[in-house]
Amino acid sequence: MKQSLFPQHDHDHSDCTANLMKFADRYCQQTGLRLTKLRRMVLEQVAASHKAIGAYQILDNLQAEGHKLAPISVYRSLDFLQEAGLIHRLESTNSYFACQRNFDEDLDGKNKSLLSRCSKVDPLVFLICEDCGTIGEVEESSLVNLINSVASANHFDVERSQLEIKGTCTSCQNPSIKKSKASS
Amino acid sequence: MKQSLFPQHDHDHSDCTANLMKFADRYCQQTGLRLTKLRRMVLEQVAASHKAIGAYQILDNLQAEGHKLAPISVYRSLDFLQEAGLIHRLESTNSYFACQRNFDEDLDGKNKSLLSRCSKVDPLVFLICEDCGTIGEVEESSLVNLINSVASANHFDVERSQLEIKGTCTSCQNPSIKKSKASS
DNA sequence: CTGTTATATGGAATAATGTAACAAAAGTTG
DNA sequence: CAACTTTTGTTACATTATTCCATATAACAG
Repeated sequence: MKQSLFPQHDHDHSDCTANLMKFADRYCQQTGLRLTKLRRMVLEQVAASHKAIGAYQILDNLQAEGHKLAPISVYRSLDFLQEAGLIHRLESTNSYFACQRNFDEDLDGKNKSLLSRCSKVDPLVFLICEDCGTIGEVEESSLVNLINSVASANHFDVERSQLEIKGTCTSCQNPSIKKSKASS
Repeated sequence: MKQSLFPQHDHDHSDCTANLMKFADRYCQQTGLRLTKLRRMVLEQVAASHKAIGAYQILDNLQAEGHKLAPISVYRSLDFLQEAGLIHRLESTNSYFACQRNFDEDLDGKNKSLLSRCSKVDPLVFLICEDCGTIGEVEESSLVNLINSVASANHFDVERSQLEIKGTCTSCQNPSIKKSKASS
């Protein structure tokens, strides 16, 4: 049984990171994508929380770890990771966060639907807490119908879409549970 | 009877501009908002087409008209216009376009629902043609249900949302009709 | 109308975000 | 190894947006 898709402040995030990295390694190996050292480091930065992180914050963090890097390198890695479907970009804040879907399920199944996930046309919904910065990601299949309906009514040929919803997450509605503020 | 909400390449845009400016004047007068000379000039730039325009393009255009302006002035006007609901911001391209809803209806009615339009919580859908840059804006009431459903399932308190759909508009699917490319 | 306050704009500098162009290094393949 | 493709490094620069402080204009009370 699953709890809310929206990550809680007090969850054990090391699991999330470990699962994501494990998945990324396997996913890239199976698809022939090259998760290089640089790309993996960038992914680790993005996966470090459920908040969105900016390219220059990633740059700063990696430089602080002693790596000599230019902005363009970070952007290139982010492009790769986004293309691979491992991370998403929040358009409204120029920042990136790790894809949160399916990891639990996929990890122990052999590789069911492994190659078909994280498609660009997935009807993704991002719930963005403006208080703590945490992001919840939901794949909402009914959104497809809505999009197709609007598009066909206007003879529009859809390539991709993104629904960003801003507001306040549960934990931030209950300030007693709150632990950390958005820091972007 | 109305044709497609998505603006066609061959429509008479002077009507759109005139209607929008007329509406803006009346709307601001009625609501007490101050549509100053600067703000009006910026709005005219944004309303000059159904494509999204960037802040620095507006700046260039106005400077070319002989106005001495700094970026910050344009941004301040854009903020005002957005707050007023007269323009929208495309998050994915850092650009702005004029709100396209309701003008025809409102202009000849006395002022029905004039003060309640362009609310931040309107379930707006933006159809963005990646070929010509034209933007179609639709208010899709069924989106409210979807958003509320996703939000309540995750105990999320919604403040506002935006759905950006990218693809190709009718005219650009029929290249024979095509007139101008996106220039952003 | 005058002084007071709030609101709007001007002006300079700079911050934050993102990319171009080309060279070097590392991986892939025959 | 040699030729090729892909990735990364390096430098410079382009684009987008904001901070800070001064000035100007509008709104309003007395």
